[in-house]
Amino acid sequence: MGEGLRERKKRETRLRISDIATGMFVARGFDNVTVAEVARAADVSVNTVFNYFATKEDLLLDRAPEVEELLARVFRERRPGESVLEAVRRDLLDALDTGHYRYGFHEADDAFVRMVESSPSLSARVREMNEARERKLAEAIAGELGTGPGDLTPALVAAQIGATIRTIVGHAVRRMLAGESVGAIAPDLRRQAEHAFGLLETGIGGYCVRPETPEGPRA
Amino acid sequence: MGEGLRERKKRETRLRISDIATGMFVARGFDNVTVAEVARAADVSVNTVFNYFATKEDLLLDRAPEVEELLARVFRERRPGESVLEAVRRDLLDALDTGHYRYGFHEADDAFVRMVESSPSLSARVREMNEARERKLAEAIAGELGTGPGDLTPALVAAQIGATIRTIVGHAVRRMLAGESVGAIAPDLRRQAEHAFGLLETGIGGYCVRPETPEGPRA
DNA sequence: ACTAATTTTTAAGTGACTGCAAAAATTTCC
DNA sequence: GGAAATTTTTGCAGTCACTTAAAAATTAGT
Repeated sequence: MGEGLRERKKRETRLRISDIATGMFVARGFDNVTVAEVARAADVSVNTVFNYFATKEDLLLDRAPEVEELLARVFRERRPGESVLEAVRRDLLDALDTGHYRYGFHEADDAFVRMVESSPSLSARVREMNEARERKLAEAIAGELGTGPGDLTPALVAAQIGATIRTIVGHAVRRMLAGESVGAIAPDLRRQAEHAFGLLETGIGGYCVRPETPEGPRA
Repeated sequence: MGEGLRERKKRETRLRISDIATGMFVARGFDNVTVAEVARAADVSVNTVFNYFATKEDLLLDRAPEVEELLARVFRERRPGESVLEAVRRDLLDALDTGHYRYGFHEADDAFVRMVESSPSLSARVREMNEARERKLAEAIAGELGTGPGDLTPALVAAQIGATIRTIVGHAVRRMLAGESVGAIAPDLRRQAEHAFGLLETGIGGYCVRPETPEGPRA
C-alpha cells in the first residue's frame, strides 16, 4: 500500500501549519498572533488548524513527545555500571558542552525562550511537559526494577532529578535572558551542574546502577 | 479612620462570590459551571466577578497565598538545631498524623481533589502554586544564609524538597481517589514519607541547620 | 466515471475575558 | 441634609480559543 497521496498531503499540511505558526509566534509573540492569522497565512480554514492541533499551544510544541521521552531514553541507554543519576548528569553536561538544545539552553535562541516565558499558557504547557518527563522516567525505572506501584522510590528519584535539571536550566535561561551569552556562562554553568548533581548523588547516587553483565538490574 | 462601610462590603462581596463559586464547582465540576452562573447565584454581574477575581480559577484558589507561603514559613519557624529538611518532614508528618489538610490530603474531600484533577486549567494552576511555593522557600533560605543569586544551592534544595512532597502527596491522593480512606492508608503513608525524606537526607540533611544560639545561621 | 470514504470548509454558537461609558451606591465636603 | 467627588457596579459590544453539525471538495477503490 505504501503511503497514498492523501496521507502525504496530510503530513505536509500539518508540518506547514506548524512551521508557519512557529515562525509567526517567534517573530511577534505567542499571544500577539491569533489562530485565525495562522490559518490565513497557511491558507487553510481555522477549523482545519484545530483539526490537526488540539490547542493553539500544540502548534508550537509539536515535538513535545521527544522532550518528554528524553530522560527515560537516557536512562534506558545508560552505560554499564552507570546509575540513573550518572547517566542524566553525563547527558546534561554533554548537551552543555556541545551546545545541544535538548535541555533548553539553546545557542542563540533568546527569541524562542523569551516567547515561551512571556506567555502564561505556554509556560503552563512547559510545566506539564516537565511533569510528563519525570513520570516517564519514573515508569522506565519502575519497569526495569520490576517494582510495584507501592514503591515510591522510582517516582521520588525521577522527581528529584527533574527538580535538579529544572533548577539548573532555569538558572541558565535566566542568565541568558539577562544578556549573557551561552559561551560566557558555560564554564560556570558546568560547575553549577556538577555541584547540583553532587547534592543528589550522596543521597541517591547508588540507586539503580546498571549492572556490568547485560542481565537484570541491581538496586 | 478604621474600616468604612465600603471596604467591609467589598470584603463581604468578595468572600460571598468565592464561597458560592466554590460550592458550585465542588458540586457540579469546575468546567460545568460558567462564570455567568456564578454571577447569577451571587446576585452580581459578570463584570463584578471579574472585578474581584482576575480569572475563573482564582474564584476557587483564593487562599493560594497561604499554600505558597507554607514551606517558607515552616523553614523560618523551624526549631533550633533543625535543618530545612527536618523541619519540613516534621511538619508534613504532623499534618499527616493530625489529619490537617495543608499539604493536600484532606479528610474526606474527595470531591475537591477530584474536581481539581478533572480540570486541566485547575491542575495547571496547582503546578504554578507548587512552583511558587518552592521559589518562596528558596528565597527564604537564601535570605537567611545571605547567599547571592550565583549560589544555586537554596533553589536546588527547595526544588528537591518540593519534588519529594509532591510525590508523596500525589501518591496519597491517587490512593484516596481509588477509594481507600485516609485513615486506612495513613500508617503506610507515614512509612513512605519517612523513606522519601530519608532519600534526601543523606544528601542534603545537614544543609542550613538552625543554630542553637538564636543568632546567625550556619551552613 | 461512479460511489464510498475522508478531508476541508462554512456557519453558528459557547464561554472566558476585556474595554468603555453610563448608572448606582458611598463617602466627602459644606 | 444635600451637592459634588469618588468608587463600585453594570450593560454592551467585542475578541479569541475552541466546539459542533452539516455542506462541499477531494481522494480511493472499482
